[in-house]
Amino acid sequence: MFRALADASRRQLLDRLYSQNGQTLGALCQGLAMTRQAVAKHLAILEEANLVSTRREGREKLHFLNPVPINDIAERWIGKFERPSLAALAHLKRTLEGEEP
Amino acid sequence: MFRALADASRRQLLDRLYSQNGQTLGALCQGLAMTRQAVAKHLAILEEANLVSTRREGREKLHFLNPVPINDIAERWIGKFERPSLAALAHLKRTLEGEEP
DNA sequence: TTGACAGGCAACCAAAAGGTTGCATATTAG
DNA sequence: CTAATATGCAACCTTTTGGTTGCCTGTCAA
Repeated sequence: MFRALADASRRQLLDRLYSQNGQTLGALCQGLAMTRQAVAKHLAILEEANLVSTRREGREKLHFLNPVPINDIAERWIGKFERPSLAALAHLKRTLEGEEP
Repeated sequence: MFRALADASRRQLLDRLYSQNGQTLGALCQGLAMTRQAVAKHLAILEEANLVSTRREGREKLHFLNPVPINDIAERWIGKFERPSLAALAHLKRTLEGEEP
C-alpha cells in the first residue's frame, strides 16, 4: 500500500478520483502525458492495494476511490509517530544541538 | 517521502529507531539480513526524506527519528481522505452493489 | 451487421531500486 | 604508534518499475 502511494502518477490519479469519483479509464487518461495502458497499469496497482474499487458498467469500467486503507495507515502509523511528536521534537532539538557539549 | 516509506526494510529501520532512538549504523545493522552498506543506503534515503536526522559523535553516527514529515502527511492526506470516509464507505457499498440495477 | 469505441493482454525496453563486494578514511583503545 | 572499530565511497549486478507498441476482445449505435 505504501508502494502504491509511492508513485506521483498514482497519487495524481487518486486526486482525480477524489475530485470526481467513478470515472472511466478513458476519462482518467485525459490530459495525462501517458498512454492508456500505463494508466491502466497504475489503476491495477491501486486496485490491488485496495485503494480503488471498480465496477463494470457495460463496456466501461468505473473507478471509485476507497478511503479505508488510508484510514488504516492513519491508525497504524500516524498515531504511532504523531503522538510523541511534540515531545520528541523538543528532545530532538536539544539532542541535535548537543545535549552534553 | 512516500517513496522513502515504500520499502519494508526502511519501515523496519524506522520501527527500530522508534523503539530506541539515537542508534548508530552498526547497532541498526544487528540482526538484519543485509550488509552494513545496504542499511547505510536506506538510512541515507530516510535522511534525505527528512524522516531521520543524524548527529556525528566521534567516529559514530547517531540516527534519530523525525516524526514531523509523517505528521505533515497526516495533515495533507489522511485529513483529506479520512474526513469523508464514513459517508464515502456507505456510498461505495451501494455503488458497488449497483445503484440502479 | 458492421464499424467505432472502451477496455484487456502480452512482449518488450530503459531506467531506477535494492543489494553486494572491495577499498579508503577517520577515531579511539592499548 | 598501531590495530581494531565505525563509517564513507564507488563500481558493479540483478530485479523491479514505469512506460511503450501492437494486437485482441467485448459492447453499443447506426
